[in-house]
Amino acid sequence: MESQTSVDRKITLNDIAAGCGVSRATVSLVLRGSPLVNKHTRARVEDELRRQGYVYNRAAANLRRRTSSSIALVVNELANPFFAEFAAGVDEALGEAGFVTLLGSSGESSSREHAVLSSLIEHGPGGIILSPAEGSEARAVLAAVGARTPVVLFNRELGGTLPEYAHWDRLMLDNQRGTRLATEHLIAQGHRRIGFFGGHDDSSSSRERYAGYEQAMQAAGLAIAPNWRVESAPTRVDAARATHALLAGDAALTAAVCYNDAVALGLMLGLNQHGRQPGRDFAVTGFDDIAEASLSMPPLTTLSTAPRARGRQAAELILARLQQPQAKAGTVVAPVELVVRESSCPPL
Amino acid sequence: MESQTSVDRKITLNDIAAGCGVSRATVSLVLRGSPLVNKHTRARVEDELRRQGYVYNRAAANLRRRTSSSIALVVNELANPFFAEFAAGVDEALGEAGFVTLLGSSGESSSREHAVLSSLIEHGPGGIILSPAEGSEARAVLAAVGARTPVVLFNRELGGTLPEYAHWDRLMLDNQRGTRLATEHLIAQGHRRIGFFGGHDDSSSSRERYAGYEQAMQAAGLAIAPNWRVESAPTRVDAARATHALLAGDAALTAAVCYNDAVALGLMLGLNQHGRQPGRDFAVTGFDDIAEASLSMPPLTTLSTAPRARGRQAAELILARLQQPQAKAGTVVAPVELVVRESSCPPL
DNA sequence: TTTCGAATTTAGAACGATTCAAATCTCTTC
DNA sequence: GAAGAGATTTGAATCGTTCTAAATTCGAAA
Repeated sequence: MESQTSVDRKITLNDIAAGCGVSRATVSLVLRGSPLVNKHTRARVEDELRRQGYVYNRAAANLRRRTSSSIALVVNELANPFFAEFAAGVDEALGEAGFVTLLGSSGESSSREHAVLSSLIEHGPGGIILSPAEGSEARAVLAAVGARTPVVLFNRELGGTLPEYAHWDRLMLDNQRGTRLATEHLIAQGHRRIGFFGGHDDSSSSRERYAGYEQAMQAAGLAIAPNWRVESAPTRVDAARATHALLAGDAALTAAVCYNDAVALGLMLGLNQHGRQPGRDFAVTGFDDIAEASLSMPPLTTLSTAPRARGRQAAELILARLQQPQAKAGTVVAPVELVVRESSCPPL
Repeated sequence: MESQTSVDRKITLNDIAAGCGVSRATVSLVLRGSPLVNKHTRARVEDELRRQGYVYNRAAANLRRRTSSSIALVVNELANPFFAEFAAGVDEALGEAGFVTLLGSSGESSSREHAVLSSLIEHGPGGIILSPAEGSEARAVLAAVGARTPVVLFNRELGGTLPEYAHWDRLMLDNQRGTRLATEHLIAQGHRRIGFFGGHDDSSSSRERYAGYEQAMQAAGLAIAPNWRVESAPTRVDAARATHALLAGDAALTAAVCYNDAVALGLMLGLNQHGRQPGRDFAVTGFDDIAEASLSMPPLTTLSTAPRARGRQAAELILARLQQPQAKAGTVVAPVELVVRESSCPPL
């Protein structure tokens, strides 16, 4: 009794039904494990399913049931280890719940984000997990995804405001507390002239992280010179490029709190190129604790955000929202933890 | 003329048709830019589409047309930067072609791989890009995905053999040449006692990489002692753990060719723990050239595989296969390039 | 005014599942 | 052996599109 590996035509419920002399409806009941069908019939149908190599067509079922079994995940850049871990966590948790992940990537461009969202939404995801690109606007995102599909925002706020009827949940990191801890640590090490490096101020996470730095500086009675703030794209290369501006702005800086780890690693690269030694004559802190942070030279002091756990959490939020579409939207702030390594040396 | 943001019911072709007094068929033609419809009618329909905030239901269209607009991507571990870059490349290229990526992750377990494939296939992807887990068998994968969905294998071969009718393309790295180059480089540096570290021999890539090492050693007239080969899972942690076995096997080894960068980084960690200094008294090479390779201490000599470009290439292969389902299956071997950094020091 | 062909539009049957209400089958029980 | 109650099974409509074949409209030529 060889199994039928029909290369030509797709096997449907009709084939199975015909194959064992029951109705399509019965086969459907068997598939979904309904207690209604007779034990004996069930066995016969299951044999036939196996014999013909049936595969369930979830799209057809979703169409009829007006449900969805997918969730879209849109991140800025998958190659950033922070987002890679996050995505891995999302996918893991969604998979366990029987959902599949539709992937999209915005490359930090709000126009690409719009295009990606518009395309993904046509595939009818049950919900969307979105880590907004820099400068992404609430109205634009709403226009792309419509009001029917729930959204969980991760990591950043959108610009502008959302109409009331859009119940969008948020999963944010405790950005401000994070950079405050990092700054306090640097101050405790003896630094006084501390810059804030990288990120763009049109992203909310960047503003929040700056606020934490500012708060710690103020609390310690330290004034911040305007040129201690240098922006850059949140990538290693652009941070390395921008290093010059930081050093040129005030050559007497002894430390910098960085927007994230990618930026911090770029800054360390840039410092080396300028003949400075990060971890010896210049202290650096990051944000995210990506895997590379512990391997860099010197190992990077940073804030651990457990991105994989955050991914799982985002998945759980969107799944919960699917259960309770009308529940009030909530914001979860995930804690961060300071991980002290050697890049945050005391001043010489 | 405010736009209708109907939160309650999904807008369908019928709504649009009714809204501007044409038939459903006409609206469908407009949507797909058919030249059949009258200019004037088209404009009227397009206005109505906008006004009602219509979103296309690709699932329904795919059902009717018996087509698919998604490709499944199954990797071992998304958090591995090599695969993250690969996935980013795949998603990029698929997106440009109007396809969406269905993500799946096997965690190097062939049973999870089977489960993930079985689940993904129900969503009806047009094709599958699979980077097999260690020990994954051709028959098992075929059973999960069936013979109707084309597959592109990346990076590793499957165990066992595939029936003829399954036209599966392959995208492989030039593994053997890669480790041969690395080994030759170490020999040129003056090393004679060189081990091969990490990976499991039930993965084809591991066997091929070992073969390249063996080939170079033989060509140089160097015998290989059996305990110069130590296996480990292809992860940093397991490699660090296995370091002991390598050093205990032969304390006089002066260099090791590693299965991949993750393993090499783990080995460097392990060496440090054993009081050895990678890049000074022990030479190490990796494979993949992940972003961390250039940042590790010391920077890692490795083989660049351009994973993002490989991702794009895999996407192109599967898209080409969709055009030509009956074409003969092919194997593409992507070149690799030796990147010499400081971890491959000469012997002391 | 008729007629013919080209240009437009449309009715209705798919696609592969689910779902209800209704039909049928099987037992008990009287 | 008929009735009634469960237990099973099923026909037909439906989800939101596409597509074929046929219907309709239109304008120009006869």
